[in-house]
Amino acid sequence: MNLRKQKVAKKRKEMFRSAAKVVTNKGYDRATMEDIAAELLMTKGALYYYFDNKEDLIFQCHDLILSEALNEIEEIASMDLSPELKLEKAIKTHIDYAINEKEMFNMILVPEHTFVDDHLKLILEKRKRYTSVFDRIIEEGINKEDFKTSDSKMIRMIILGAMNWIQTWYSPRGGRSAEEIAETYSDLLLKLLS
Amino acid sequence: MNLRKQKVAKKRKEMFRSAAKVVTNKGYDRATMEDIAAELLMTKGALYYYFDNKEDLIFQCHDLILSEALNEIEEIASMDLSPELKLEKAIKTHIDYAINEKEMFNMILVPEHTFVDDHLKLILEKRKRYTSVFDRIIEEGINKEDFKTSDSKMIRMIILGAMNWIQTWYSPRGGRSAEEIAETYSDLLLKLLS
Amino acid sequence: MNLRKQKVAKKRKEMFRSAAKVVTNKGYDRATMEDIAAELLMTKGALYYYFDNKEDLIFQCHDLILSEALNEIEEIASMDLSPELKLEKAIKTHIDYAINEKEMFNMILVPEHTFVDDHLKLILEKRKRYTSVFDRIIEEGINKEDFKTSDSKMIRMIILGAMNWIQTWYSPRGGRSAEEIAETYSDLLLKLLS
Amino acid sequence: MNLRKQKVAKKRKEMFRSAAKVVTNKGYDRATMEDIAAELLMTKGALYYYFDNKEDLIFQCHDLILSEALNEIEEIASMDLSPELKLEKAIKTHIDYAINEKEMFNMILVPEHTFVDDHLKLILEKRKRYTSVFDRIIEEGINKEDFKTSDSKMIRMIILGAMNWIQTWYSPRGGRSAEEIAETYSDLLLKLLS
DNA sequence: CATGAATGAGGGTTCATTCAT
DNA sequence: GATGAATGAACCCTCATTCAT
Repeated sequence: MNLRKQKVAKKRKEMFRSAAKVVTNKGYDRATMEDIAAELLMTKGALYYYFDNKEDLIFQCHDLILSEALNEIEEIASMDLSPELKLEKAIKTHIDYAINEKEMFNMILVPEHTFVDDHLKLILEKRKRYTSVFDRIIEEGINKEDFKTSDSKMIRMIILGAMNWIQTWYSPRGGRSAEEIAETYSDLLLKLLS
Repeated sequence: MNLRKQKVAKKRKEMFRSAAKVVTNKGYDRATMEDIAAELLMTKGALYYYFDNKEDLIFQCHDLILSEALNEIEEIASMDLSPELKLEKAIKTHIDYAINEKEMFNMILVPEHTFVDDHLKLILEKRKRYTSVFDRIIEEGINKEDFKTSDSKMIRMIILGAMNWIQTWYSPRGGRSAEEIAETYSDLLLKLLS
Repeated sequence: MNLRKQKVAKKRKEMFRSAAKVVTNKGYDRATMEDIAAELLMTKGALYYYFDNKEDLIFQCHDLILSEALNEIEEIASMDLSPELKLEKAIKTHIDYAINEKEMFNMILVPEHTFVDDHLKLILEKRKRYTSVFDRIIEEGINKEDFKTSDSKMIRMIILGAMNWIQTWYSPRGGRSAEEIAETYSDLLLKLLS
Repeated sequence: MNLRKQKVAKKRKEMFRSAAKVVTNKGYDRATMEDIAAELLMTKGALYYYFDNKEDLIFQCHDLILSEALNEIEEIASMDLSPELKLEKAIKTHIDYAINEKEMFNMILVPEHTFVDDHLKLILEKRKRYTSVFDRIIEEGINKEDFKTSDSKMIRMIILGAMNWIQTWYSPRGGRSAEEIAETYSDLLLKLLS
């Protein structure tokens, strides 16, 4: 049934969100399957119908958000825009995730403390693909002489570091909206390339 | 005995280092007291001779490195230098910690996942003092019209975020020395203020 | 399910009995959760499905037997009987518990060695209610001039002390049945009031 | 050295008293060697110079008080007095211990929760000797037809139970002095034999 | 599909005991 | 004689996981 599959897919997304919420609040190890189930008004046992085990649940969760973000960022990279505009768009998209998907985003920041072996490897590869998109955009700008820098990796790491830090201090009740922050950051960070 | 006290103090530092190492590698929750003890060629029980419990051990560890860094950074802020030079020095010092005290540094990045209640409060207060030193230097530069920016907090957060991210990618076997990185970062980050 | 609840209630009673047995034999501190679980042919972990922790298990156990005995004794006090007959009945009931619920009874004798704070307070309050029933009966007898004594509290404490000591020496293989003992005790103890 | 031995003996008595104090307050299992040492302003290790181990310490403590009480009670039994006066004296002596050596006394009430095997056997034998002194006095009274009862054991157990219960409620800040209590108890308990 | 119940492995912590100094 | 330090066994408790119903 297509309808059924859609329903299941929707349910899984709900589960991801709840899982992310709990994991972000408590950390992976302190978040129990019971906590996650309770957030979903389910019993612990029911989760095992949908997922093999805790790591599997969180891994899929992790993978989903990463894949989504990767898609968006790759789409931006392939647009017919100037490197500067691409980078601006990429920065704003990243910050949008950092703020508006705070829970998911927060959860994936340090995968080394959650996963080992294969899962970790898969996650790290996808992250590498993600960061390499930024590298490509920056190098494109360097080639076109839009950007002036001798060290694209360093710049990329500054940019990502600065953005990933946002979720440690951002609060919706703070004085700045997500858009303002994205605007300010992209303005400032692009300065690094001029 | 003063000699005895010195010995104990030295031993405690060793313990801090080992604890930080294990916690950084595995995360607070996965690092067992046994792991930490093994790293020190001790038994688990011996740790409890020196510390009340796991949280106490890690908290003291946490507090030590934070206090040290705070002292250094405050000393820089009180020097008789131009804001630009102060900021440069502060950035280089911070990066020096991030790289050369990687284990300690890494451990303290997200205290929310380790501590709760009083310990967390104490840590967060000290962190606030740390970040406010950066704010002061930046504002000093703005007042002297050495720096051009309308939003010192934002700049500070970009700077700290960029620096704190270093430990996620730095490796001593990478192509760049700690000094090079510090140099590059301070050059680039100061651009944000020009 | 009402049926399920009944089952659970029954199981809990079983657990109380086993817990009391082990605690009486070994004392609270030496009785391990594993001991109690083994007595029930369960694993340790299963106990934690029903009770929050060891103290909780023993407290509930404690509270149950105390409440039951209190109910019986209060019922006797409210009967339409002479104080003498009431006291006789109360004594016999108490001794019946002391002997036939030896394990439960024994466990609750010195709550100070088991509980602290709130739990202890609750237990002590209920015990006070229990002893005050005896006081009421005795005072009723004094008022009706059935009993001759100037110090009802002292009498009550002698009576309770004498009865509570039974479980230190009673053995089902001894020469006296529970009924004989109860008979003898009530005869003798009532002498104190004549 | 006789002087030295005396000193040591005195020290040991001090230790017994401290140990009894701690054990009475916390119970045998909750009283740690450290607690006892702290009470004596010693370190834990030093206790092991005087005693083989915890059980040994408490056993000796136990044995001392029991032997003392036994001596006193046996002396009374061998006096040239009427059984009635002997029993009165014995009761008063026992109550004096119960109240004025509350800590020691309390500790020895339920040896089954402290000792096992040989130590327990020794204690129980000495207790048997103690109770048999009461039996002897009562039987003497029966033979001389001073006392009227058919069941001396039962009487003895009532008497001892009543007296041993005193320490659960006695407080120096209560309204009755030790002497008053002893007086009242001996009056009342002797009634059981008339 | 979902639940209640149970398991078992593992971690934090305590503490009697030992021992070099 | 005494101390600081260390050990190791045992205990309470948690929780991912399983499974009968």
